[in-house]
Amino acid sequence: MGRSPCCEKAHTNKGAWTKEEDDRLISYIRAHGEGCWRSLPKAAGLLRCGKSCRLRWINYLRPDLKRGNFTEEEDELIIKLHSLLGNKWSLIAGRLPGRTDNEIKNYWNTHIRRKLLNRGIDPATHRPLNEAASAATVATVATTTNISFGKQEPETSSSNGSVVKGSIIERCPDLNLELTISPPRQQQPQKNLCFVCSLGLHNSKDCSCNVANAVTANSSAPPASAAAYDFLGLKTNGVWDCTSLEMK
DNA sequence: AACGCACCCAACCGCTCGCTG
DNA sequence: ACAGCGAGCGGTTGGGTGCGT
Repeated sequence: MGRSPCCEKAHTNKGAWTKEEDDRLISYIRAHGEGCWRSLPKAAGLLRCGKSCRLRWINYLRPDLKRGNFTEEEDELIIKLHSLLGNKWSLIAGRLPGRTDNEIKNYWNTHIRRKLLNRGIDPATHRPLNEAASAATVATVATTTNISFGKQEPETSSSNGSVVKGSIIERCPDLNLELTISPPRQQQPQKNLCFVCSLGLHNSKDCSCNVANAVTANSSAPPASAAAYDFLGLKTNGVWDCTSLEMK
């Protein structure tokens, strides 16, 4: 069938953005907000493809971007998320505030891949490079972080249409990653969780934000705010709801 | 100083998805 | 049900930079 080009390529700039173009894009989005990228370049007086504008804004100009090096915690979280989600960079980025999918993708390809290879782990499969040790699982990754997850009983049947749990559980037997399809959840006020709590380890002695107390104090009837955070920091009622993998 | 190489990362490209008429 | 379109995603590319020789 073929698609019409997203813009008039003959009259668009390509390559690196100039300061002036950045300023135009920033001021336009400040005034009008994001959206309708196709018409934005013309409206903003930019000789750029809408796609290019979107990418520039999302990956470089957004005010909430966290510039600078990745922390060790971010490293490990990326590794862990990648072992579960694969190359779903946007989903991974959704769990790393201030980071973009492109940034994480680049960081993965340049730093983390090598880091895993140095650890003897295949970055693609998260299994030991020496497949003779294939009985060992992705848990290998967890052990490198000195974080242990509470054993949660994975369900063996999928009566509610949950998806792809099996393979993940096989690779991460100590994780409860049941996926369900459900209506969008209501946004809960976000607490400032320490990294340990963001991994769902509220009872850990390493918790520095005292969420653990709030959670355990009312353990007989878990309050909404204590409705368990899975290890990805996703709020959950014991099931992993992929709708909460909020996109950028 | 000059050159070559490796690395990094911003940007591009092509595809898929989801919405709309 | 289908086609067209815009938005978004992931893979790839290429220019810039740093480092070693």
